[in-house]
Amino acid sequence: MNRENVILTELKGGGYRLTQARKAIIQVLCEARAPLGAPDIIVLMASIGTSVNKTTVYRELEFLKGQGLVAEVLVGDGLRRYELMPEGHHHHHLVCNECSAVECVEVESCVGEDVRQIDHIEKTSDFKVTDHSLKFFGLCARCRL
Amino acid sequence: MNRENVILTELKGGGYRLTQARKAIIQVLCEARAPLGAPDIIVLMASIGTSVNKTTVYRELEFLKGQGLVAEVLVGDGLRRYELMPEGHHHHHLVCNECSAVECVEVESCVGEDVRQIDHIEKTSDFKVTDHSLKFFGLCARCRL
DNA sequence: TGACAGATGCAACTGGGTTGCAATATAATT
DNA sequence: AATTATATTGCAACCCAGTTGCATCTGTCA
Repeated sequence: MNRENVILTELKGGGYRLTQARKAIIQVLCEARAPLGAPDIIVLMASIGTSVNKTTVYRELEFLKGQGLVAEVLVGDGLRRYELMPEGHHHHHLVCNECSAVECVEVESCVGEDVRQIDHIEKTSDFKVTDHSLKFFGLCARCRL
Repeated sequence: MNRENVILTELKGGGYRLTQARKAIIQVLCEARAPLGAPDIIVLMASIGTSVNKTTVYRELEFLKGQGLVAEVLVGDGLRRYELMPEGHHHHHLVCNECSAVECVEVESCVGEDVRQIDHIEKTSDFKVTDHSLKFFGLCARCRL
């Protein structure tokens, strides 16, 4: 069973309805190769035959995030992007300074996973670290041409 | 000579005017202990006796950023924050999930400075890395009470 | 003091995101 | 198939950070 059906089944089992909008937004997210913003999602949904109001998209994304099925990706340009919750692997993002395109990468050793350093930060800053975000900025292949 | 005067002198030398608004915004940034957003800056400027239009603040921040005197800090909540350009030391930020407060921290070894890993990323992703951003999310001291 | 160019204010606008409420559609039940 | 409960959706108005064009003002220097 593919990811899309796993998600739909999980939602149905949780007592949630499988509406047109929900199925379409999940399909769009499953087919995406990079995190998508709500405006992108609206266009993509329309392109596969399901036009929905933006409110619905925002609420659905919030819902899927709450269900732990989708992750919010904040790149800093003020647009909230979403991707399917990464399964197991810890990954980060590449953000193009020109076109804002976002790609995914995996990094060998990330400070965010170094218990000793996190511990040090928490002690010196009086801050409880629960998560981290590592992003690389630069130019994507297309914008470098 | 303190940082504030160094900046003012540098600007004057560059042929730029030392206006009330400019002096006040620089003062506010110099006195800040953490990155500030434009709305915060407007309030702080008013509190030291210089009320300015928001357009002025946005344009001034853009100007100071262009002069390399101020750095933009993107935390992901859609608000652009600004801090004096860090001198020499490479630092990162702690972002509170509750109140969005931002603090600064220094990290021992950051992937963003590991030439070997950057090289690896550029080769496997066909992306030219020019910068990076590492942020830790969690709860600040106040929100943990 | 006059004048130029840099700097500012105003007002209207953009766009992502939110909210309250009425209307609709899904899925279980009869 | 009709009924029903409520999860879900659409609409319209709204919020707020940030932007833009243009007229006006002001710091600086001659």
